[in-house]
Amino acid sequence: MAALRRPGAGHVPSRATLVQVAAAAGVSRQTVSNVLNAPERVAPPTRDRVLLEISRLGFRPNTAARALRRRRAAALGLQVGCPDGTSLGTLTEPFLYELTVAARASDVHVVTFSAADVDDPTAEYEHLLGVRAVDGFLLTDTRHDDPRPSWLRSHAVPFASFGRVWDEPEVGEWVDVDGRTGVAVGVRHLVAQGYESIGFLGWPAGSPVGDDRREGWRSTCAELGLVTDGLEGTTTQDVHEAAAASAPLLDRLGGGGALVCASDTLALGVWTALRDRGLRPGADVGVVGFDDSPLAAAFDLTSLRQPLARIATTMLGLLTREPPAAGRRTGVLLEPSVVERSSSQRIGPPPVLPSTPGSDPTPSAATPSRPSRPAPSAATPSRPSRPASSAATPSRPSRPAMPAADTTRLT
Amino acid sequence: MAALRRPGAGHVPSRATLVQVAAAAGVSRQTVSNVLNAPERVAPPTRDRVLLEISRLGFRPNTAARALRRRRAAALGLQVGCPDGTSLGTLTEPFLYELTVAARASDVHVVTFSAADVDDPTAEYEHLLGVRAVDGFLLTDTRHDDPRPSWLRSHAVPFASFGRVWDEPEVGEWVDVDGRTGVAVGVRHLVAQGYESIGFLGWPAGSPVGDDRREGWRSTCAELGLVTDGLEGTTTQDVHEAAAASAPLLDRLGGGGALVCASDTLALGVWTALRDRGLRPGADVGVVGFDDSPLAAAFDLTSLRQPLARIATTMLGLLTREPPAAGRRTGVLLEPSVVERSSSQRIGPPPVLPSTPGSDPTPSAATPSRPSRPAPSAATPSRPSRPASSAATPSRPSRPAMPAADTTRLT
DNA sequence: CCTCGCCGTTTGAACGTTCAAGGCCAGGCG
DNA sequence: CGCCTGGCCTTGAACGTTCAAACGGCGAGG
Repeated sequence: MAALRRPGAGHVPSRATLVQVAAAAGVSRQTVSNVLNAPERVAPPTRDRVLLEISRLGFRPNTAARALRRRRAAALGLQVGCPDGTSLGTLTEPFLYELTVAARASDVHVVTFSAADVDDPTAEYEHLLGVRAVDGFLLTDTRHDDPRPSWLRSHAVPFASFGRVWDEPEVGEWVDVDGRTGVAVGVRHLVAQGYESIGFLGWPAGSPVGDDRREGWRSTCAELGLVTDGLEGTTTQDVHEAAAASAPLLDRLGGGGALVCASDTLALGVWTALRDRGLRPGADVGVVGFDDSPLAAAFDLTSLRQPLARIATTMLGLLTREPPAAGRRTGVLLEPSVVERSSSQRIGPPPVLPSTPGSDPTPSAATPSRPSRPAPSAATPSRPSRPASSAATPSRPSRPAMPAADTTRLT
Repeated sequence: MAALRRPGAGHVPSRATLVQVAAAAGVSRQTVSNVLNAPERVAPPTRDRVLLEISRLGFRPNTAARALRRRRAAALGLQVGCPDGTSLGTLTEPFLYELTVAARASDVHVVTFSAADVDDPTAEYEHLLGVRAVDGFLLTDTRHDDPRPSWLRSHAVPFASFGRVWDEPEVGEWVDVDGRTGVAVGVRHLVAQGYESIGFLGWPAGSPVGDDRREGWRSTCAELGLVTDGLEGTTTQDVHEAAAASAPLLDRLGGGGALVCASDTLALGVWTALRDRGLRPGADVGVVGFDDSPLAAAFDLTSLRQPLARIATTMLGLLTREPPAAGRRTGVLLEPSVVERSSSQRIGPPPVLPSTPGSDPTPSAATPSRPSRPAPSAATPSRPSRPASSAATPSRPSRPAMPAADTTRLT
C-alpha cells in the first residue's frame, strides 16, 4: 500500500509549535498550553501576550500530538451503509451535514466508515477503537436485535444513537423523534386545512416506528371524533407498492379526504396514485408524508420534518458531557413539525379552526424551508447531474425559498 | 466545551504497545515496527515470532502516535454540503460509501466536514490542514470558478476531485465520467430496444456537464442517421419543470420514441409527464436517465450508472501514489454503463440488433443492481422511515435484487 | 590477517502536546 | 518572625511510534 503523499511543506499554516510560541512570548510551554486549555489559570497580561504570539505565528495545536498525550482522538465514528436501493427518501445526507456542524462546535471530528465484513457487523467498530482512531460512535438505523449497542456497552464504548435502542430503550443514550406526536400534528394540520376524513398509510404492524406513528393517527382521530375504520392501509417502503396499497383507501376517502403516511416514500406512492386517477394532491386529496426528505420537497409534499439539527446537537451533547453517575439517563424524544406544501392545501378558504395558529397568508403554497443553517448558496450541490454554470437555477416558483420560524406547530 | 468522554479502560483491544510486544518476542521496538512497516528487512524466524506475539497480545498500532511521528494524519477530508433541496437524485450517499471502502483499502480515514463560513469556502480546509487532521482532500461538486482547487494547489495540498477541475482541466488530479460516451451508450441502447426516434432533455447550454451529455446524443444520432431537429429540450434540475419541458418533445416523438435525459431527476419529470398522459414509460415511450441514483431504481427508470466504486478507488490512487515527476498527469475519464429497467423495455419482441450483447432473459425488467460491494443485508438502511422489524422487506417483484456482472454495455 | 560491505538488529532521539509535580513569591495569620 | 496558603508559572516526564544512525557478526576480497 503506497504511502499517502504528504502535503507540501511550508505553505500551510501551523508552522509554529507550542515551544516556539512560548519562546516568542517569553513564557514556558505549559503556559501556552494553559492559555488554550485553561485560560483562567493564566494572568491576563500574560494571556494576552501569548494570544498575540499565537495569532502572529499562526499557531495551531497538532491534532496527533494532542490525541497522543490526551489519549483521546477527539473523533467519532459514523457508519455509512451500503445503499441498497431503498435509500430513496433517506435523511442520511442532510443528517450527516447536521452532524458535521454539531461536531465542529464540539471540537470533534466525524470519521465515516463502512462495514468491512458483512458477517461481523462490529468488526470495523472494533478496528477503529483498536487503533484509537475514534473515541466513540454515532449510530443510526438501529434495529431490533441490533448487535452494536450491546457490543458497545459491554466494551464500555461511548455512543449516541439516532433512533431508539430498541432492545433496551430505557437504558442508553439515544435521540429519536416522537412519531406519535408527529403524526398527531399532521392529522390536526389536515383537519385545520379543511379535510373531512383522514386515513393512514403505514407499514405492517410489528415495527416499533411504524406502530408508533399509526398510533398517533388512531388516537388523534379518536380525540377529534373522526372515523378510522377502513381508512388504514399497510404496505412496504416502496413507491409502487404504496401506490397500489393506497387505492382502496382513496376509494373510501373520496374528495375532501386526506392521507397521512408513515414516510415520504409512501406519500410519494399516494401522489402517483392520485395522478393516475387524475386527482390533484392537495386540492382533491390531502397528503402528508413523514421525514421531510428531499423527496418531499421535490414533489411539493407536505411532510413532518425531523429536527435534524437538534437531533445532531443532542447526540453530541450526550457524548461530550459526563454521563450521570447512577441511574443512567434514558433517551431523548424530539418533536417533528409540519412543513406545509401544496399537498395539504385545499383550494378555497379552509374553515378556521383553533388548532392552527395564525397561518401564512401565501396563497398557493407556503414553505418554511430549512431555517437552521447558513444560506444554501455555498452548499455542495448534487454533483454530477447538475449544470455547473447555472448557479442561479430558478427555483420552481411555487416554492419560494423563504425563511420561516422553526416553530413546532403542536396541538 | 465539555471534553469528550474517554472510552472505558481495558475492555477494548490494543492494550499492548510496541514495546510490550518487543519484550514478549525478545526483540527491540524497532524490529516490531519493521515487521509491520518493512517486513522484508526482518529475518523470517524473527518475523514469525513477532507476528505471533502481535496477535497474541492483540496489538494495534496507535493512530495518533503514528501520525505524530510520521507527520502524516492518514486521513482525507471530504466536504458534505448543506442540502439545499435540489439534492434529490444525488449520488453523495452511495459515493460516500464507495469512498469509505476505497479508503479502508488504502489505510486512510475519511473525515467529513462542512463549510463553517459561507463567505470563505476554504476556511475549513485551512483549519483541518492547520491542525494536521488531514493530509489532503477529496473534492466533489467542482464548479466553474471554484476557489478550492486553486487554493489547494497554491498551498501544495494533495487533492483528488470527482468531477473535472473546470478551470484547468488539463492539470490536476480529477476523475470524472464521460458524459458524452455515456449518453451515446444510452442512445444505442434505446435504438437496440426498438425505439425509432430518440430525443434529449437536458440543461441550458453553457454547463460543461450538460453540453457534454447533449453532444453525446447529437453525435450518436448523426452516426445512426436519426433526426434530432425539434427533439431537444432544455430545463432546470427540477421534476416539475422537466415534466413541463418534456411536453413538446413527447408531442413530437409520439409512441415508439424515447428520451435520454441529462439526469435522473429530469427522467423522473418525463416519467410524471407520461403518466399524466396515460402513457406507460417503456412500453409507450422509452426513458433513460443519468447517474443511476436511488431515484432511478425506485421508479424503475433505466439509467446510466456512474462507476462509483472505480471512481472512488481511482481518486484514492491519485492521492496515494507519488505524483508524476514532471508534466503532471491529466484527469481520468471513466465510462458509465446502462442499467436496464422497465422504462426502456418496449413491449413485444424488440428487433435484434448487434449493439446489445446477450442480454438478460428476465421478462419485464432486468436490474443488474449494484454488483460491487458486500450484500446489502448488513447495510445501513434508510433510518427513520423504515419498519425496523421487516428486515426482509419484500422487494418489488419486478426488481429482484440479484447480482450481475458489472459489464459495461458499451457500443 | 585485515578490511570492507552487507544483513539483521538495536539504540538514541524526536514528533508536539499535556500530565503531574514542584518552585517562587506575596500576603495573611498565629 | 515564621509558617502556611494560594496564585502564577516552570520543569521533568510521558504518550507510542518511527527516523536516523550505529552496532556486531559474518563472509568475501585484497
